[in-house]
Amino acid sequence: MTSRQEFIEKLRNSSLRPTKQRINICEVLFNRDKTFHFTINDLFNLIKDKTGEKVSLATVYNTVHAFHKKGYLKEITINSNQTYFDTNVTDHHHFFDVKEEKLIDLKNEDVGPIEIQRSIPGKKIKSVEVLVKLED
Amino acid sequence: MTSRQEFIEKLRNSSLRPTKQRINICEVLFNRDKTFHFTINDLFNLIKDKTGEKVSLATVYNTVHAFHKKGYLKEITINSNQTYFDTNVTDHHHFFDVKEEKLIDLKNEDVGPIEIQRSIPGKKIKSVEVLVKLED
DNA sequence: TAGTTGTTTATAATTATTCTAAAGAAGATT
DNA sequence: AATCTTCTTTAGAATAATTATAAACAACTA
Ligand SMILES: [Mn+2]
Ligand SMILES: [Mn+2]
Ligand SMILES: [Zn+2]
Ligand SMILES: [Zn+2]
Repeated sequence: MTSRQEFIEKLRNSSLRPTKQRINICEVLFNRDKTFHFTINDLFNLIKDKTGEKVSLATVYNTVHAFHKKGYLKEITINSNQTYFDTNVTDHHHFFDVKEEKLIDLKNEDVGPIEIQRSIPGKKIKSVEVLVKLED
Repeated sequence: MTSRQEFIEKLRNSSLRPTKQRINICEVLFNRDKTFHFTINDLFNLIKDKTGEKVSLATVYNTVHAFHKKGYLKEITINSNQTYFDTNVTDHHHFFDVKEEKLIDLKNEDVGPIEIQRSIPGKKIKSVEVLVKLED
């Protein structure tokens, strides 16, 4: 159970005022035990369902992007027409169930260390991500 | 140097009639030494530049999708608003230069074998892809 | 409380992609 | 080669995710 105070802190850290709408967004995003993988549309609908209050799509986009920028959300690379986000901001990899269009966390120890044996002059590695696509 | 006959064969294999437009598309796609990573828009512009003839965007989309379906092109997972394709259809990984928005092939031996130590009941692995993002 | 600054929202704009349907080209049949 | 059928091309419309706009509104500050 995450407290309202923590939401307000996260919002303040992201240079956002703690409004009713944003607290509702936080309620859906952060008040959970397990990692939450979602699209903006998922989130938009869940806010209505879980809090009974509607938040405009623009506010959902804006707030998610602010949290992403601050590092409270991770953006996931998927071959799809939609952008996914993840409340698990640690470095980790994913399964992607192509049929269900669902992401599943893969712990780093489930993949093992990945050594990139090649470098590009003038560039440094920002991230190394593995995506494992699943089929039936 | 790839011959016109090979283009026609690829088209026929993809259940496409060898039209002037499609041959032009093949010219840009397959008449090259090195791997070609592109977006539909890249390709659309290159056709005009290289052949002097314009092909409609719809035809570019349709032809690329037919080649992708047939396995003559690979679709690349990138966190971006655009879909990338690759003339290298073998299993391989990528660098993505975030600033330049360019893909670079990573040979499998540059990454090493990846063992996924976890399975999901009822699902099997379709692909394992590594994306290494580069920054300056 | 009043003033300032930041926020929400409906709606419009943008952009990549797909769809549509009419005109044209390719392949088959004579 | 002329004709017929089927597939293709194309401009433009439709769709869908995302971003921008700007007026009404709420949070914060003095
Ligand atoms: Mn973002
Ligand atoms: Mn495709
Ligand atoms: Zn995750
Ligand atoms: Zn490649």
